[in-house]
Amino acid sequence: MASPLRIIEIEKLKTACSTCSLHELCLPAGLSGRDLESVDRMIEHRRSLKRGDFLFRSGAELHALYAIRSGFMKSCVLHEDGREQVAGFHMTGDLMGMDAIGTNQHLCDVMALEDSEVCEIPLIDLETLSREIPSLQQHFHRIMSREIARDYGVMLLLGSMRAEERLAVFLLNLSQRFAARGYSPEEFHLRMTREEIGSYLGLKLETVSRTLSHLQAQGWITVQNKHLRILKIDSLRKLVGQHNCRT
Amino acid sequence: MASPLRIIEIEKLKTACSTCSLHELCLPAGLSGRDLESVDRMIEHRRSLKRGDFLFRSGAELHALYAIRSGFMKSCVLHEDGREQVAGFHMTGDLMGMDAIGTNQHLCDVMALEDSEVCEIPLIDLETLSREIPSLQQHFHRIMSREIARDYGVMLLLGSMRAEERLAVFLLNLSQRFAARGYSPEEFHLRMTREEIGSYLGLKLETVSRTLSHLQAQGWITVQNKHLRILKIDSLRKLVGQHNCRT
DNA sequence: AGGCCGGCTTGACCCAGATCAAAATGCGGG
DNA sequence: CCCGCATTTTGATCTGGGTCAAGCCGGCCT
Repeated sequence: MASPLRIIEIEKLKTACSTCSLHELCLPAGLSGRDLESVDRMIEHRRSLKRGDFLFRSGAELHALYAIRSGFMKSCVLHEDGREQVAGFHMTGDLMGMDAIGTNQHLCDVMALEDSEVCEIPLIDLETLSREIPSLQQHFHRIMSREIARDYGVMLLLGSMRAEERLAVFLLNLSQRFAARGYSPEEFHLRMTREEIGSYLGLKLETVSRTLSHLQAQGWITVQNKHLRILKIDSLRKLVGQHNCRT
Repeated sequence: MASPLRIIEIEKLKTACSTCSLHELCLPAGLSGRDLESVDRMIEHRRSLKRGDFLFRSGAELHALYAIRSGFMKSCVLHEDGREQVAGFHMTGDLMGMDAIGTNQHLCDVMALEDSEVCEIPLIDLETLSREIPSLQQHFHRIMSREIARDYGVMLLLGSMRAEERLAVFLLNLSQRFAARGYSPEEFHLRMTREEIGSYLGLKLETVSRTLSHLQAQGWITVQNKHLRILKIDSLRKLVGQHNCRT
């Protein structure tokens, strides 16, 4: 093959997990040395997405799993009649596409909410490699399991919390995830619209807006457009822990 | 070890996947011959549960995954304040406990809704064996993935469907799962209370009762206590496909 | 610099489903 | 077979959040 080697090298370097600041958060967490290099080799492509681009659409065949290297994305489940429900927001280090392994078809749309880059992880390679590297295997299982656990949390939220609690849970969750990535837990940028928040939380956008205003009136947060600051994180936490709501 | 060999043999026989009528539905689906025997050996114990018994409680350490050999169970996520949300109903062949792999702690309670038997699958052994048997590995990943996919469906239901649709989805899902197990898809026994149905669907028990009555008045189903019969499955399906509801 | 357009806020009103209440039914245990 | 309790049904009323509507804001394009 007379391919331009140097370019390939550069491409590899750019996508190398071993030089990626996320590798403790992402799939190769806990690996090092030769194992980390093996994971490196598995990731052949990186994809850049502009805001509004789809990473994949519902119904598309599963080619690979995707890890977010930078950016912010949402996934939406579609109802046949056109209704859509945001199933999750994804940030740096998150792994996406696991819902498709069962059927080999994606069952949600994933869209970039800001310019993003993702690493493509061919499922075949991941499965082969995790047969060789037990700690990779374990970690992959843990990631899938955590997705299930997260989903249970969302069910609890959608099934039995009132609007204010839902918002509080949502903000606390974002805060905690930003913190885990080294950003401020009390001040951040909401990358999604009120409508997308509402869809995720099972509320209308007007309710999201009203509820944010109300939390602000309490002095617990400030919101200005997409800029959010948490002033009293304990009050938010207390709100969530309370059973002031439909039993 | 001077252990009573014969009893162990009998025990093994009883739990053997190779003689279990479920093995096409359960974890060893698609395996045969030596591989199936390997899975057999992995399952050391079977546990019997009476109605009302817990298989495990939230917070308990993960010992094993569990496959239902017979019976019917529910899993509940708990909110710190005591609220609980039914996260799923499980029947023959279903695998449970996957939510705990991430943290090594169960995060839901699983309770038998009728006398049940489960096969214990030590996670360690499953991981070891799936390194050796690629098709087992693949199948395990597919099972976890399908759990994620199921959860997305529940989110869609909880986030954007009206009461009548939720019930219809619920009944159609049960129907389809009974059919897959060789039971009648149009006539079955509801093993859970109205309250448990309500909790799963994000509704109050009164609403469940009223909505069932209403579906009956339409002539689409009959309900008498826990005995349910679907009369017009197409009408139910149409109901679900419709967008007569909160956008 | 101005205008447009998508996103956000706020108000007024409404309704699906929650809540409260009471009666009916079924079922397990003695 | 009967008692007592849990579950279910049904009715009446209430309310959180949905719906509709109007106006506002801010960023982007020309």
